[in-house]
Amino acid sequence: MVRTPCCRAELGLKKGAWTPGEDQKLTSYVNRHGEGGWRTLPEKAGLKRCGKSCRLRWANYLRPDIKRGEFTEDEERSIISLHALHGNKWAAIARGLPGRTDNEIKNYWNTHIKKRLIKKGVDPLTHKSISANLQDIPKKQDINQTIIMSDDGPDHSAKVKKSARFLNRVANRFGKRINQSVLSEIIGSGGTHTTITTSATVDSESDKSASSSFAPTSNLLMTANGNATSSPSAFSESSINDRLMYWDKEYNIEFSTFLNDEDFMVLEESCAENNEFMKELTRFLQEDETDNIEMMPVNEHQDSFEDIDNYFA
DNA sequence: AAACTAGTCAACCGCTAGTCA
DNA sequence: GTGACTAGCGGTTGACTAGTT
Repeated sequence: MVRTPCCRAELGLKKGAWTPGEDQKLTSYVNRHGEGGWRTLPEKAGLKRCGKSCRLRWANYLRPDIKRGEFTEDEERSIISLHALHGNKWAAIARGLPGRTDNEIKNYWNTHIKKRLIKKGVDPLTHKSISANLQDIPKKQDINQTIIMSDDGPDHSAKVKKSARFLNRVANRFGKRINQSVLSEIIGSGGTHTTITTSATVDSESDKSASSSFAPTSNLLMTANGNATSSPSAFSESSINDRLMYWDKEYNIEFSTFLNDEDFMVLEESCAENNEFMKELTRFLQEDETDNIEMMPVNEHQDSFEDIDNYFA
């Protein structure tokens, strides 16, 4: 199917900034006939604009219920908390702020809030603090597997590399399918002496998109701060709270089920999918056992697979 | 005063989902 | 089931402005 372009230059349609006269025509037409029928509206209203342009002008500027001017502190707080919940879903955020448009909020986020959060040491994508390690992310040619270690010697280094390789496999396999922060939290932290930064190969395109998008990527970064319990758990009343799904006994690396409130919301939206994800992750871990990494699959652990199913059901 | 730079934001573009004939 | 069309969304662009050199 070949789609006819919305705004064809050869039709003499105007682009760029709207004049007061055009605004007047559009406003009076919509006031008389109501919103909708944007495709035919320009002709009926006597405008040399495409319908899409008219809809946008109305929605973002001319609508009478639009609140203009500076964002208040309350509004800013709302944007931040809604962004933590929805990510870059500007329309969803705008629904929580009457009188503000998605475009306005998006611009305000990109020009004000984002910078302020970075200044405060908060990652605007994940809303978590930016650790010193993350500020020092290696160049892409070096990040396929990078291990930042404490001075525990070469033996420990080799052990950690094995686990990092495993984590890297998980990242490669699952990173594109679920929210990155969710995946990071599911897999959890490393041992108390080890900080692992592991990633799937990142090409230039995903580099670019990662800078402006909350979308899941195959680039998984895990920082082991040895303080997994600092993550607020949305499952505090759950009987399986604080349990470990996997435990790399030899290297004392834990793969935990800690989730924070935001992640819980994400999971809540797609429980079935995540249930499947957990099953697949378990199979994947079992396969990995053949690589001599001592893992305890969930169905052999004291936490039964059923528990995990119930968890996400 | 002129040139340059950085910030802001309205508008555009490409894409997708939903609806209807 | 298919194609045409509409509405809406998120990312990007570019014109404008203010500040700096």
